[in-house]
Amino acid sequence: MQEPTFLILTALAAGPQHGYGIITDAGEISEGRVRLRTGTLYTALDRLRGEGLIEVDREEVVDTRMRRYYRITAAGADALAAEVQRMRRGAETAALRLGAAGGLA
Amino acid sequence: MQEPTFLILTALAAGPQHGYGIITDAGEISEGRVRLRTGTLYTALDRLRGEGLIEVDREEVVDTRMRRYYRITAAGADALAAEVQRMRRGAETAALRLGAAGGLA
DNA sequence: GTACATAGGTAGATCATCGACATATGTTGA
DNA sequence: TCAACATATGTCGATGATCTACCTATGTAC
Repeated sequence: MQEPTFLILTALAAGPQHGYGIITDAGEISEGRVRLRTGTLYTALDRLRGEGLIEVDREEVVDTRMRRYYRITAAGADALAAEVQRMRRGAETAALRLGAAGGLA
Repeated sequence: MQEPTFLILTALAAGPQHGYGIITDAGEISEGRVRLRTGTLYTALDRLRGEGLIEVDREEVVDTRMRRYYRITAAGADALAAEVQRMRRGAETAALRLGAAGGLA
């Protein structure tokens, strides 16, 4: 799972959101580091829908502007939880090895 | 940074290793989950060398078989440490959001 | 003598992301 | 008034990292 995908799922883990909201949320989650591109976002949303990790929650029209809300599925939450485990273990292992090498150098 | 790249840098963080050794090490680091392909490994090693994150440590000939050892550079260790921070924070944020959503459902 | 482990590598395909563009409305400021 | 920016959705072609499949070569196990 790459970072944009991770940020999209994490954004939706807090509750349903529409595309543009995901972009701003992903910026906050990554502490301003990542600005999701619309090309990345909307193709990723289609892909994740196809994989069953997210689904359309509802569609609203606010001031003539359409908003399509997405929500994370149980499968999506499982995939994200698995990714969290992978990241935690990977980070620990890498930190240990970096620390050992730095400590001996 | 994608997982194969992360595994290669983490494998080298413990000390210099040759290509085949990185493959077996990456398998252990990922707890058997990831088996690096040679196509991925050797193109990634070339790329990482070009980026200055790793460099050739030495070349040995053991029983007529060539072994090329790679080592992580200071820039590579910095990049890996930054990735570790990113993973830790990302995992925490995602876990919080998953936990909050699950707890309220 | 066949299969597997060790050791290196290339070439083409796939797939996610990126960059640029397109469309439309509301708001802010010169 | 009009230019720039925020909101909101999307497409298309290029890039880049990985994957699949293939190749060479030796040593060991069955």
